[in-house]
Amino acid sequence: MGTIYDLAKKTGFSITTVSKALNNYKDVSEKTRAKILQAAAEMDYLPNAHAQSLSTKKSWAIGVMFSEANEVGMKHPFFNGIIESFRHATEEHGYDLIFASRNLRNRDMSYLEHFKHRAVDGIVVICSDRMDEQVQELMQSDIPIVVVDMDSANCSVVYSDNTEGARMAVNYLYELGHRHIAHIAGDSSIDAGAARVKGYELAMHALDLPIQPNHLVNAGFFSVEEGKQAMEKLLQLESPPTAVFVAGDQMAIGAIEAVHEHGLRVPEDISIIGYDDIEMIKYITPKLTTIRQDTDEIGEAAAELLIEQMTAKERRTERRVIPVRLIERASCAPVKK
Amino acid sequence: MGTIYDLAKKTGFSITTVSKALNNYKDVSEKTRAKILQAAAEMDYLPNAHAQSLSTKKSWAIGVMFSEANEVGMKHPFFNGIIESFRHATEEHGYDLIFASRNLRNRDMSYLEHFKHRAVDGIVVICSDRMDEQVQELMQSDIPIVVVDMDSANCSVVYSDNTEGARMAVNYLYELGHRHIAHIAGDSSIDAGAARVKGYELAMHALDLPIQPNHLVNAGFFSVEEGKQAMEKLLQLESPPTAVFVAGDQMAIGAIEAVHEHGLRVPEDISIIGYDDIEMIKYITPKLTTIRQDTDEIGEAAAELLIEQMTAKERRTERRVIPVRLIERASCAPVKK
DNA sequence: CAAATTACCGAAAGCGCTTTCGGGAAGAGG
DNA sequence: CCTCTTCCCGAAAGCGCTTTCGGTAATTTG
Repeated sequence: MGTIYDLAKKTGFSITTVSKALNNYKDVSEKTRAKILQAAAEMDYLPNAHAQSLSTKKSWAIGVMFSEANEVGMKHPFFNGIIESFRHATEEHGYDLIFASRNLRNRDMSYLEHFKHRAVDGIVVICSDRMDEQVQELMQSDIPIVVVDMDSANCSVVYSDNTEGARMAVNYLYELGHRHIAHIAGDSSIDAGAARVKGYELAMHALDLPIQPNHLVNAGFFSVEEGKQAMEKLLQLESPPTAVFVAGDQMAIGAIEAVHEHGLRVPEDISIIGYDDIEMIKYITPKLTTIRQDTDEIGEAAAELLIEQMTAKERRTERRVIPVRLIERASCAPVKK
Repeated sequence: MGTIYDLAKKTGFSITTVSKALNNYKDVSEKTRAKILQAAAEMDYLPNAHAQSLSTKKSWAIGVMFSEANEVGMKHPFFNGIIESFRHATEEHGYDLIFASRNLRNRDMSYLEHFKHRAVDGIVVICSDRMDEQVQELMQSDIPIVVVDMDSANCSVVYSDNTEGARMAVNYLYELGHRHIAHIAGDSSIDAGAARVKGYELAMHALDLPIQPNHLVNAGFFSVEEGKQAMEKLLQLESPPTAVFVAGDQMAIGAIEAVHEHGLRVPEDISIIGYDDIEMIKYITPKLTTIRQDTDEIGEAAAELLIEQMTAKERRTERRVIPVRLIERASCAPVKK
């Protein structure tokens, strides 16, 4: 491959001139630039990124901290859509993504430390656990950062309009004639969970519908199993709801399972609406009606907010709320008389 | 954060000694090492990875080339399990993963070029398209590499035992009494697709079952839609099969849809067995019986093969075939009399 | 034609770290 | 007491690149 020195020797110019030619400085004549570029092509020269970063203090790398909960990582059916879109968006600007290990040659260190070590230009955190110490540490650092699916006053964030989404879900069920609408909620320690609860409450209130305390059940951390258990609680009630808004698609899948196991049908006996619009719900029975979060747009927005900071080389804090939309499929029906 | 120079100044030793203390050289006394380490902790010093790489010619980074087909990327339901496991395994050895863009400051370049530019220690390619030029280029380079889900004579590879898996599927259906077993296949340009066809043929032959030509249908590139279309062809036949082995779970989902749309039932009217065991098939109706590929083990094996090469700093070529296993669920039943 | 620009190029320092090699001090051996 | 090791430490070169600052040669200006 060769270095800039080889190129200098080969062309007879100094390394200074070579470097300048390569970087489009204007104080090098067209003729010599051409020679140098051609020589570079011939020996297929590539600049060494480490040397460049060392000297320019810019690494063209973005550190990503990804949800570690439940060992899912990149298998997370919602987050992986976001990171994919984020990747595309940043790629176009020439940035690479680096997934850091928290292990530096046997000494373990935090994400922040690792990112500093790698001298990334910015950080994206896609993770819903705001209590995570590592996340906190990242948010308090002075490296450009964007946080997805979480709110925060002192760094740039992007998330979808969760309260509005919850509202849409409730209103939709209302229009189908439902008056006993339950909510299987995500834990309030997670922003998205809390916001959807709030949206549910607001909507119910606006519709003048009372919220029965046992119709609002916390199902924890969005897993299928937790959704199933929550639904079982609802089904055991004396006056079970006729419809339920579930705060996540995976939980909704569990909920449907529970309904089926009780010998009831969705949506004939009970309507269910989910949240997220993950891939698989198009293939379950019945196809799940849900509130879609636009992962593409979330990823792009996150990229935009981060790139802005990285080029300005300063931390900023902007909030971007992405609209959601109801996807009507087959898991909701008009209430039975 | 500070550099090694600051540490030297602070402790009064030379940068040489500081560096040695940090790197556990034995020609520095315990006393001075302790002083230096403490000072480092106080100013929470972190070595600059770029400087280190520049000087040691080791970057502790692995370049990953991920399937780009169909714009799925990290959303790929099978590959993302592999990369996740690979990530865990390499992390423990101190390596970071870097997802390279093919765009270097507006000049676009190949993956190989980008990886050379970044001076990665090794490369993992998780991609099933062996005809991809970029993949070819990577395989021919001299950087340590491991390829997943593809075979090759001149670089380390890991994939699951596809022919054996196909065989297991066919035998299973046979034991259920089926004699008219069709195969919805993946394209032969993809190794996994070809191997499964081969396994299907071998098994049929061993069982003395004739293969009706129109019972072997190429469904292309493993999508739901293609699986659906393939199944429709089978259903239109004069003598449709009683069971079908589908080369991928997503295609199997499509196949089931087709069956349902024809007013038939799975498995009562027709048995279907898939391949992969992706997450979602536990939640569809009926739950899909399938051949499970062990993504955890594939990822770990890939990590192992790559790390070996990287520490030896030389390319090697080893093949690792991971066993598969039949997961019995609800989409297959004994043949109707 | 002298003076003032302009165009082009290179020396050198610096980015933060590793590693070879040599040298002084202290201890061991005779 | 002298020599030979052993133990610690530091000078310096090098990794590959960028960028400032001058300096010459060519060109323009009056």
